[in-house]
Amino acid sequence: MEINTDIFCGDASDILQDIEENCVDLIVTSPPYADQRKDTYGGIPADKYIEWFLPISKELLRVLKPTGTFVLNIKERVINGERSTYVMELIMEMRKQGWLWTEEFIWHKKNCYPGKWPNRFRDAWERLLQFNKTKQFNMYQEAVMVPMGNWAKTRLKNLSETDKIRDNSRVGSGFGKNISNWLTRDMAYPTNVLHLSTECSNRSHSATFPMELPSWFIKLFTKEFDTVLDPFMGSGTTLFAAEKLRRNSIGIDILDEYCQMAKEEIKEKELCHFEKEEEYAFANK
Amino acid sequence: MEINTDIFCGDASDILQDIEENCVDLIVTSPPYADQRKDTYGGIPADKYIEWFLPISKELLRVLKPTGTFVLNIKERVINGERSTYVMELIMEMRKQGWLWTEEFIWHKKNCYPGKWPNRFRDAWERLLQFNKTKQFNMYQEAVMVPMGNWAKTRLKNLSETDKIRDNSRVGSGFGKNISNWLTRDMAYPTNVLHLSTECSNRSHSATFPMELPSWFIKLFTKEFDTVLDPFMGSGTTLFAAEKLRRNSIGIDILDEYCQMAKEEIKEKELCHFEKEEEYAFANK
DNA sequence: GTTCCGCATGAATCGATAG
DNA sequence: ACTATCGATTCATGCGGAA
Repeated sequence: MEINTDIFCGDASDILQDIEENCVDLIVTSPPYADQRKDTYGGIPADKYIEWFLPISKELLRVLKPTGTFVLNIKERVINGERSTYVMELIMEMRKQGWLWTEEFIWHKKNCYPGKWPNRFRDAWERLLQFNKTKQFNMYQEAVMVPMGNWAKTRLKNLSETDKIRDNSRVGSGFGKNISNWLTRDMAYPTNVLHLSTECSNRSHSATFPMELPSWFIKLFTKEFDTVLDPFMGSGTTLFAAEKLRRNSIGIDILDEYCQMAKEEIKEKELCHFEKEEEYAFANK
Repeated sequence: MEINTDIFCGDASDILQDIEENCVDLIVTSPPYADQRKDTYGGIPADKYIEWFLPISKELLRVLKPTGTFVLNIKERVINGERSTYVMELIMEMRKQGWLWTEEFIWHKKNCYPGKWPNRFRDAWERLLQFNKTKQFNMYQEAVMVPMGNWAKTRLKNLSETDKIRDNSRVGSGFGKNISNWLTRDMAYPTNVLHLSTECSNRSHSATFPMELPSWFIKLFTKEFDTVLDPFMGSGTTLFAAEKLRRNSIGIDILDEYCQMAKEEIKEKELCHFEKEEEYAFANK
């Protein structure tokens, strides 16, 4: 089955109107934060942010399936010595639009921006707000289970090297039978705190968030061939993650430069996947 | 110099009125969280939480010194499938009272409450809201510095084993000159994410926050002989932390049972400190 | 082929300086 | 007085070149 990756260049609130309702399974996005990204996106002032965002979130509510989820990555900055309150106000306004504020995940950034000030420490976390249209949303918790604390130590060490190699080399599940049994027994469900690094100084694609972030939510809230939407695509991290996990995706960005870049990268990745599948088929012939 | 630990039994909004203004350097507290079940003992319903808390925060604003800080540990519950908004509303109302919302620290709980739900992961974080009366508050950042990321690996490994042994064996500072130089150079300021475990097996009372939590803020926002206030003392963790760090403290709790318990424990601890100081004086005679 | 060291690079924030 | 711009400060990460 084919995976579609569609990229549209333009303003999110315009483009979204051409997308039919109830067709998206997951929205993952990181819009420009207030007063930030002035050079690329013009920078939306904090006191205008809500009126700028609400028309977009209204369209997002329309295009999302009743079983779908909206994950919004955002963080308020310091203005005049205080944390700005626009994110909290946005949550309350979105609830008035009909969104359910289901959960707030924390992205704990391992490598946050450095600096020192007399009255403040470095900011090492961002919000990942989960909104839903209904309480009956899809969630595939097993897809993001994590190894338990001593999993590697207590279990894998007992395997002989040949066992490990043999089991890992099996095709299909990616793990041999023995290990997969242990997997289910010694895997735990994660929490609502994600501990990831930002991808810094990666010349090829300078992404706002690391690929693992959208990947995690895509695995958690969608299954294969579902549709993922990112209305502020940027360099396209969400779309690459979706493509890699065999989900259809729609990306929107106002900057033509980003759209071109994303289109070319997607083409490369698709080709790369195709080649790998060829090799794979050849090797297993 | 003597350390005072005062414990008052009664309703916080009443007791606080008898405390004179501008005399507290730090307020650290974890009030009872809102509870949707109105009939449970002491539980404040979520929709009444703000009107219950605002008279207290008003008094807290009065008793706090202009250079002081208020750290509020709180987390909104899930009500009817959604995160409740009363914490956000509380922040906005407190700002109207005159509080500055300076920062939001995250307490990432290493061992959070177990459980499994079909539509939600375990909640592993709580808010630590920092409020101030003015922008010129005291902050002693050096008191809470932490070792840098790869401190042990990248620096200490370059020392010969004999160097390490010789330097470690020196009395006094605990480190030899060389290492202590590196210490200061290889310590970094922390971030606004705290990664602590909850205290699980505390004999006398239900698991609240770990001693390190109030200790961290006491070290950060006060100096010796300053005054720390906890208007919802509970079993007295904040007061013990203050006493241990040689800060005066005031505790308030509505349950006589807790007040008695805290009073006895404080007495024990003070005695213990006294004995240690005697031993110390004797040993160094 | 490793391992190691140096280096640029960030969704930052404050305080001073300039219009 | 109030707003824009700039320099200083700071640290985890991954890349590239060197040993």
